[in-house]
Amino acid sequence: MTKKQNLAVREHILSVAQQLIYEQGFKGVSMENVAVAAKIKKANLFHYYPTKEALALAVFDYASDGFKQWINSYLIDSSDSPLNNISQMFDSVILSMQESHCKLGCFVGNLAQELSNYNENIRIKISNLFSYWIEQLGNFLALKQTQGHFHTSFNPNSTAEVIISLLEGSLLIAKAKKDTQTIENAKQMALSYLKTFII
Amino acid sequence: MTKKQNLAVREHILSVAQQLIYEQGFKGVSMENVAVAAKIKKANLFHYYPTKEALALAVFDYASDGFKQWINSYLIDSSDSPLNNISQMFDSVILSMQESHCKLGCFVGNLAQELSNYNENIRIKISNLFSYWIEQLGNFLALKQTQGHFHTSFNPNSTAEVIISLLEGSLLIAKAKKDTQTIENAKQMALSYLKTFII
DNA sequence: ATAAACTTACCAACCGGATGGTTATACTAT
DNA sequence: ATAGTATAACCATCCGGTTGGTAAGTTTAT
Repeated sequence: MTKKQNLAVREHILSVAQQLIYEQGFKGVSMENVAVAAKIKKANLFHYYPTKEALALAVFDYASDGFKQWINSYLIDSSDSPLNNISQMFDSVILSMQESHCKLGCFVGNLAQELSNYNENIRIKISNLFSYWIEQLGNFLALKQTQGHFHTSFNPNSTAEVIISLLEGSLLIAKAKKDTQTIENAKQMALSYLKTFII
Repeated sequence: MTKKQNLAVREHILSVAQQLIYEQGFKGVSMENVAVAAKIKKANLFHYYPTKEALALAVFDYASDGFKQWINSYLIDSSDSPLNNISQMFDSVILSMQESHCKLGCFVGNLAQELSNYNENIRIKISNLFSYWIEQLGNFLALKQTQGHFHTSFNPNSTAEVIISLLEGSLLIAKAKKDTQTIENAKQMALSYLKTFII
């Protein structure tokens, strides 16, 4: 009954495809590129993922999981100032940008720009992932409000959204300028903005 | 006479190509697409712009001119609060996003994401245009500092950069969510941040 | 237990269409 | 006459996707 499938190969394909799409965009990567990088034959790739869209959707889900873990790893409740969490989130982005020589940026942000307007299925997934990020960060800020770190004079979700906008926008400019200083500036603004609500 | 006509055709091509690239991205538009939309033959298009890259560079310069005008139209020195200028800049973006049903976004931002990492010539042009934008907005903020609207406790250029990051990031998320509320939130943050420096 | 039947994994060769780009040739205004 | 403009036809390459077939692993019937 249970049809055993080669999950290891599927995951290998997703991992390779994610990296390529991350580097060169969805339209910049062909199925042949993926097959070669994954060291399988193209027809075999089509055996696992019958269309390029199917692969893209699978890659996005695969990347989403990792991304959600990354998000939550910076939203751990502790006795430290909540500003530390935000600060560390920005630092993590700055570090990964430096490691890639400002080439990669944000996987979700990249696809949002390229595909929001091209494939509705992926657009919805991207939108949901942004919503998840906003919600998780919003919940964290709300928690810190109830714990008395912040005044109740700001809306946690709007604030979360705005911090994420700032991060994504600074990533975009950093990519164009090939300089992470922009992200550093964004971090300072986010912290300084949040400080105005700190008790 | 012939030279004038020549320029008219070139400009027509640039205008058409800009619109297509704006809507579908550089990689999403073929030379054939441009030729058909401009109602000329493909070989004729190649006569005017010998490579796709040459066309892209020309389109970018063409769009840059319009973009710079747009920038400066919101940085007019007046007796009003400088917050009005920023507010109107965001409103203009919100309006144009609504008009395009959240499809277009920012021409520079779109290309920055797609091409920063693909074509170094264009990346430099994009980087310069961002720098121009930051500098113009920075100069405006600096002027308002010397006019006594702001404390001298912030760096005009960093602040300008951060406002632009916020705008670009919120545009990205608005595009994915197909909802301009994100830009509205970003505007409120930018204004509320600037208010902390208002005298 | 084992052979047949079925499912999954793999692969070389191929297909139609699109792409960026070219060539050869003709028209047209000075 | 000739330089600039226009156009049809063409080309090599790449793209997403298919075909037809083999090998390997599982399930089922005897």
